[in-house]
Amino acid sequence: METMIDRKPTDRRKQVLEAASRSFAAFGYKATTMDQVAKAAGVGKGTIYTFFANKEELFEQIVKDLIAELKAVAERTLDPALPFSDNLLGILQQVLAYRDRHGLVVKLSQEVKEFGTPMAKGGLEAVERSIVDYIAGHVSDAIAKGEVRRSDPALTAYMMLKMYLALTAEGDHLHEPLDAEQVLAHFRFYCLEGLAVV
Amino acid sequence: METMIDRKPTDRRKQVLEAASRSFAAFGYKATTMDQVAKAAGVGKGTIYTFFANKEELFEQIVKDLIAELKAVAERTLDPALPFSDNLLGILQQVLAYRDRHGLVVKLSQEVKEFGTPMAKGGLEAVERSIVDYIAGHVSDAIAKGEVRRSDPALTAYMMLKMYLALTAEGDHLHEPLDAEQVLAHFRFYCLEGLAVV
Amino acid sequence: METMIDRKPTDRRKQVLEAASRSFAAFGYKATTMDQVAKAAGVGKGTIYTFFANKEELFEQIVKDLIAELKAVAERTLDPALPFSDNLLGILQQVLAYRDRHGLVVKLSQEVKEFGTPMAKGGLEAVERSIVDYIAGHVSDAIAKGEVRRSDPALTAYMMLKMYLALTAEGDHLHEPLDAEQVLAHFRFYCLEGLAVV
Amino acid sequence: METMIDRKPTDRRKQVLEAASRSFAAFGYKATTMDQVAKAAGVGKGTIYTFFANKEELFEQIVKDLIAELKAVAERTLDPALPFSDNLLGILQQVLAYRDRHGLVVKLSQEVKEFGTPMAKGGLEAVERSIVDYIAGHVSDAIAKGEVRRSDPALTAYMMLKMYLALTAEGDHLHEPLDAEQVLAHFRFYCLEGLAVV
DNA sequence: AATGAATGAGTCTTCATTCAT
DNA sequence: AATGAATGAAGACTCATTCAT
Repeated sequence: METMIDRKPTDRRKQVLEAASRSFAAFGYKATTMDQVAKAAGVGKGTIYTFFANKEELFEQIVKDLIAELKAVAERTLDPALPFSDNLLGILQQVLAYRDRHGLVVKLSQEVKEFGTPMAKGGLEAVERSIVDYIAGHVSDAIAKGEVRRSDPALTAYMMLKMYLALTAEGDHLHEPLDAEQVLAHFRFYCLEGLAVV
Repeated sequence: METMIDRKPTDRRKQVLEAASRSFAAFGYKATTMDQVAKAAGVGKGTIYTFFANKEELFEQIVKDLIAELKAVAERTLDPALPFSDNLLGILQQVLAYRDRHGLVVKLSQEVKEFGTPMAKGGLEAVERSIVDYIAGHVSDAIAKGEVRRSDPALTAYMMLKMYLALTAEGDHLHEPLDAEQVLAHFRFYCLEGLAVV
Repeated sequence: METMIDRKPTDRRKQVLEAASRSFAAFGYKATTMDQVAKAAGVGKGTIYTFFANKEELFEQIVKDLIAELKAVAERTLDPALPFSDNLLGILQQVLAYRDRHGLVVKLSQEVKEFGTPMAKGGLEAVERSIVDYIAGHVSDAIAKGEVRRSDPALTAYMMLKMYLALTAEGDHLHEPLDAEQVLAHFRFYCLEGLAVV
Repeated sequence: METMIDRKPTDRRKQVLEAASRSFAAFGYKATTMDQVAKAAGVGKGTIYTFFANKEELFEQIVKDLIAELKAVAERTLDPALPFSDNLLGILQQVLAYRDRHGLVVKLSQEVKEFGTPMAKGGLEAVERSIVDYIAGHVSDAIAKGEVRRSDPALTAYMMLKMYLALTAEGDHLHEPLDAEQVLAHFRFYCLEGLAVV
């Protein structure tokens, strides 16, 4: 009688993660209820708690997975033979392909300082810090190679992330959603070239 | 004997606004409880409701005040005789002076997309939209005068705001807090000049 | 400078009683707020508390006054020379003239069992009991004189009150509001004559 | 070991309805707190909300059930072959059998006009209107058949209900509680025969 | 004496978490 | 192992009452 549905047992964990990911992205952390997640995942509410001790842990797992995935994408794309800006834009291009899947989560993690005490203050910044550290390493190299102007690599990496997030943000209706190509072009314009007339 | 406390009776509304402002900035909208605000303001819970019909209205008032204040600062500082970048940096400089008072709120309003149905959908974006519109107008002028490179004024204004907020953000411990002078210098560097070696 | 309003100081207590009376009748006990009463009476909220220790006491006073007023009306109208049914209808006629002023309160006192523990359980029934006792006395006499059929005077009095209240009730939209004359006619029909075909 | 408690899981909804019914009858709508109901029903407060969206809906359900039950009783008892007064008294007799179970609720619905805006204005009168309409239909027939004196059927039905409620009321300690037989006898006396000596 | 701003106990309602099945 | 009915702590909001002016 289980044959009718016939899901491999290990499916359930992934289903939960994906449903939760979508919910967090769409409604935010607090506004997402465990009922919602269970319903969306097509599992019982109790099932979630067999995988994750609580809501917070579920959220953290999503964030952790995201970091790993982003790193993997970056590593896969990076070509040491190419100049920094090519690599940077190349990676952005790859990441943008995933935008539908986790772009919103990136945005969420950026936007949500919205957490009670339980959700450890800096906990969320794990994502950003991890990304920034990663980029900063490459910025350092690029500076050393004279490929970009001299600057604080950490701060520059941070500004890059913010600009990327600003351009890809779909939530605020402050600007039209940009397609991948536009994001790349504008990123190059604002981040690399600058506004000043030469 | 009253001299120790000695608050003008009309203080209370302001006390509430300031305590709420701090709380919203520190914990976000949802995570801020009215009890908290009352305690922080040193007033009874009911007192808040004599001034504001509900939590949402309290929040909106803070946002509204902020917009007004920012506009006032900008108008006061703007000198049509000066070139765009000077005005831009001048205004930033002025606004930065207020950072302690409401910088956090700016950040909050940017970060909190975290609202259920009650908090009118785009309602919060009022702040950003208002600021962006304002800047966009001046960007337009600057482009017309050839003071900056040709670009979509709205998008450029939006990116400027995001960069400014990124640099002044104190919440994320992703970079050391910068003092006013540093913010200005970095803003010039990242926003106007760009990273690319010339 | 007080001359502009120029109310005799003793006015205030009566103003409060009347405003409260109207409010209780219109909205019920719980749904009537002290703010409402104060506003309607044109006095400060605190003023109410100089006359009445609390909301309950205010209500009780209204009830007490009402009883007294009803008794006075009855006494004034009663003519021992007339037969019972004439007196009964005569008194009803008098009381009906006051309907605008306190008819609603009578109804309220009947309808509102709606009281927390504070409002002593049977406390409200004071009105009804007082009225019933009064009528019962006269029913007794009437029975003794053979003017009405033999019955339990208390129960008959009680039923009379209920019928009267049912006919004068304006709150339920179960029947069209009846004018004084109609009330009298119907009271005679239902209470004295009965439905049965003879 | 479970035998002592041994409740079928589905019991809970009914437990809540019954506890609420008792509480509403005893204390009224406003004075009944959800905590009280939960405690009285022996369930958690949240449990109530799994069955009823809110307090108002809980109340409405009780009222609705009551109407349905009363109608069912009436239909079951009605015998078109019998004269009106027999049917009327027969139905009363049946309804009286229910008195112990929810007679108080009937009374409540009659007494509580005590509702702010939330509780839909005439919403509560649904019970009475429903009952009155039902009786009125039968009164019409009875008049047509010459079984009772000519009168406005709606008003007569309304008066009958009020008299019935007055006689069965247990809340007011204005008269001794009557047993079923007494209620019937008195109803016949006051409603059908009238007080006047023939 | 009169006021009304201030108060906080008490309400309804939500939702993360548990546990019997 | 999976479930979802049950729970109660916590939050927004109301309003009778107090008290400084």
